Amino acid sequence: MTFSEENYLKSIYHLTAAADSEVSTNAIAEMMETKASSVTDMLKKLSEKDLVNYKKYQGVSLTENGKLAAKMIVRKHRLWEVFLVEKLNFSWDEVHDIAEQLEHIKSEQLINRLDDFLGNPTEDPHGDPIPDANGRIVKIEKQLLSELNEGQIGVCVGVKDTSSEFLKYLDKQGIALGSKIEFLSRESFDLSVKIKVDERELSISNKIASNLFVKLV
Amino acid sequence: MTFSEENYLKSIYHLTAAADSEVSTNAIAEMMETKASSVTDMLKKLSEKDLVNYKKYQGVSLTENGKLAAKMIVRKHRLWEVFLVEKLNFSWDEVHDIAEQLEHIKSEQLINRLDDFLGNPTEDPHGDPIPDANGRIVKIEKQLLSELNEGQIGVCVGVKDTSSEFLKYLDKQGIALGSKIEFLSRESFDLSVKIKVDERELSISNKIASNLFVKLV
DNA sequence: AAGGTTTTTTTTTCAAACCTAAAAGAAAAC
DNA sequence: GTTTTCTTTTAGGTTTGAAAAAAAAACCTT
Repeated sequence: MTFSEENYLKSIYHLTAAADSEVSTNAIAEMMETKASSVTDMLKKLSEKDLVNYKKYQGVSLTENGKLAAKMIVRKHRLWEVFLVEKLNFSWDEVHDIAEQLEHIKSEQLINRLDDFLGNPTEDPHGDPIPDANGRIVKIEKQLLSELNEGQIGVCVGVKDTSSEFLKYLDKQGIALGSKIEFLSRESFDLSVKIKVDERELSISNKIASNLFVKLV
Repeated sequence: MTFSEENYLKSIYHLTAAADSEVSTNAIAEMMETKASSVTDMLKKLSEKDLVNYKKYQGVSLTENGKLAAKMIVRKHRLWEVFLVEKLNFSWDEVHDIAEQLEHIKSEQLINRLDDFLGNPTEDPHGDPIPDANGRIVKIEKQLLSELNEGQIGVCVGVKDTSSEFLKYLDKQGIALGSKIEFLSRESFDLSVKIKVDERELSISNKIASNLFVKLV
């Protein structure tokens, strides 16, 4: 499997993960920053390898094979991220590009031993779940901070946007995985939200609140 | 830099490392298992990037740039090998292929942090020296077991052949880095050598003895 | 059925790596 | 010092992988 094939699989996986529905050629093209015609080419290739269910004009979905392959790539990506953060002291905003390379290393043994070495973590540094060697994923109960009601209290368990800019912003505000966040009030004018993080009161925009996952306590 | 370019650099480095001389197109072709004409193509490319000194029909050598680049690849390869053996419990005969992939990951920060994480090792699991971040190499005093005289005693500090077959043979015979080896006698008929390894007497062929590095004690 | 959108097909392009065959150069043998 | 042999380069072509522009086809909505 080439890097490109793996990247397509990964994109299709992420696009269909939420809804488990079909995804359009255009949607893939947009995510991969390429042209729809290129996507069609690749879909044919992936279809021949029985990695996607592809019917012309109907969108695509992953086959069981494809889903498993995609999960293994995600598994590798997230395990390497844990390694980079836990063992090599990278911060959570620095690991994506390196993991993007490491996820293509081919060795099942390597990744399973890495998994054990890291203590079989179930989540990566951004709170995303890590599929196990069989592709099983333990989902955690979580919701967006923006969906809380006034007075509710949660613990930060993940981020939706994993861009370096967003993560650095969170660092600056002292918000990290595990932070206790109390939803104080919502400003109806701009939908910004007042929260209390570890005894400090903060006001954050709706955009920020819509990219933070919390678990109610 | 492409994978292929990196692999050529590495090959030229290994071919010239011992003698620090020029290396022929054919020698590279043989090592890379390709045709001489393909090598010529690549040499032109590398020459344009100022990585090799290339004059037609005269053989090639690495420029300072090229030498540094090659050393950085070797550095990565050997550091990853240490990681695989020390942290992930691979044995020394299993690590080559995986390290061959990992050596192409591009991130200086990654490799320097890995270096620190591993405690800045100076040798890989086969006893080969690991260049530091500046390309400096600490050579160790060593000689082939086959060059010893009767009665001399050494400690195994490396292997010349790093093939899986050879390494497995050594495992079977209980010979590892650090083993104390006494040169007992040489059989003139087939040049085989009687040795004593940690109290056990063994007879090994000249081929074996010519692939084991020892340091006199 | 028309018009607009999306998707696919077809044809090109591009780049990297490699190959074969033939020519050129260097080295060795005579 | 010529001839032969070996090595290396050149020239031209193939393969593979990825991508794209333009045109055609299919689909959707009204």
